[in-house]
Amino acid sequence: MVPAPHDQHGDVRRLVLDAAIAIIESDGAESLSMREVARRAGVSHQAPYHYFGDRSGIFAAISEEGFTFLARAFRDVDFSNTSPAKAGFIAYLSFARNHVGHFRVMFRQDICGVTDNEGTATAAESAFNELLQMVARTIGSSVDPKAAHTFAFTMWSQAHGLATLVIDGPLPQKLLPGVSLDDQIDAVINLCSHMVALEAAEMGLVPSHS
Amino acid sequence: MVPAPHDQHGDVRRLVLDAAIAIIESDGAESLSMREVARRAGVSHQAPYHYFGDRSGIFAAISEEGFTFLARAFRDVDFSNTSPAKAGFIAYLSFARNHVGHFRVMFRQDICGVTDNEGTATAAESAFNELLQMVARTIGSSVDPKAAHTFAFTMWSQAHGLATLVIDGPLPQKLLPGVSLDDQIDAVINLCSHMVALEAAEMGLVPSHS
DNA sequence: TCGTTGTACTTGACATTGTCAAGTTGTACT
DNA sequence: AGTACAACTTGACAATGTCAAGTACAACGA
Repeated sequence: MVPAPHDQHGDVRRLVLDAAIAIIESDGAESLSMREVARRAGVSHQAPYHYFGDRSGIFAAISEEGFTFLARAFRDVDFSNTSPAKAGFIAYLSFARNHVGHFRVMFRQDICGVTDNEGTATAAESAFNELLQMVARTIGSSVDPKAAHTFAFTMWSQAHGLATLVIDGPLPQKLLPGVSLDDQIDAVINLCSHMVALEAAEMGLVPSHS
Repeated sequence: MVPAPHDQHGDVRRLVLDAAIAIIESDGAESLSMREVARRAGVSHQAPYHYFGDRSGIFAAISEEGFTFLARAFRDVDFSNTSPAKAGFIAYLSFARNHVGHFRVMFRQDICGVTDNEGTATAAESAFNELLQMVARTIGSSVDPKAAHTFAFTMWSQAHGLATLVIDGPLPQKLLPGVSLDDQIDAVINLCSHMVALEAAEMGLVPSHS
């Protein structure tokens, strides 16, 4: 194969990464083949190894990017119109649905341990910290860390479960006739947000949204 | 290889299935190799194909068994001591943690579509119906089906998200020091159940547990 | 009793995969 | 000019999923 000249440094790395993300998005993480990635990026079958070491190295890189995106999505949430909880749920779901390739990899310790790669670990850390801040906005920052953590895990579970069931699970096949997937997701998010608000109210906290 | 005589009909099929489940439980679904399965079951590398057709056939069979187990777990729940919601959460979590091999496959449309296999589809259907009944026990059976469905998806998301984050996700690495995984799971389940109860109460329903 | 049919496997072969090893090419610095 | 290093490349190998073609044996009708 004739080595194609690339415009700038890092071009190939980005090409490889995007090819991998596209494959995962359309066929799932197991169908990711190093050689197919290389083929789509238009490079030799060993070029990906140069940048990522091995197959799990690619997953780690995608995971890192995903957590970075997620942290930013949390940070950029606009809290002016909705409750922090609802805004958080919406942000999580739209991140997951807009970055299926990343999402399918990020939470899979089996194919890409968060602890394996330093960059992935710190990116995940920062996303989790954003989540904790979101929780603080919902239940206040005066509650003890143990309760705050439990609240964070609970909201995370809700959002994550919904996203997972929508993207890889059988939820879209269980819809009532006449209810679109988008509408059903909205309804679930509304119910979740409402329950969170009730809980926060019962904890003696004033809801912080207008 | 000398063909080993087997005790009874279906022996090999079971052996193959159990070997596959064990591999998935310890190494994840992607690391499942047909030939490794055959090796562990002590048969030729083509024996699994005789029973399951191809790799995804094994996943479908595991998925079907998983949904059957889950439906039974729901059916066998003891509602006498706790609220239906909490009992459901506990049942879901203990199913997932006791059948990791099944759980890792059941909700993955990408490696084993529920619709691909008839048996899997009906097993999944029956598990979902049990879930709907559980919801009916929580919010009553008089609410309209749309709201009931939304409630079911919500509780399913909560339970599923928690299970997923615990089994394959990074949740165990985010625990506060001094809090065990089991305790944290209990705390999240208690919070979820409490929020569900608050919601049900606000909907004007008497909680049905003692 | 003989052939047929079917099930439950087996061995053999092939393209494809992940990955190790060993080039090759160009650029930057001494 | 020489050296070092990054950014790739080609080549090889064992292992994998799967197709094709056996083999062994039980059941069954003629």
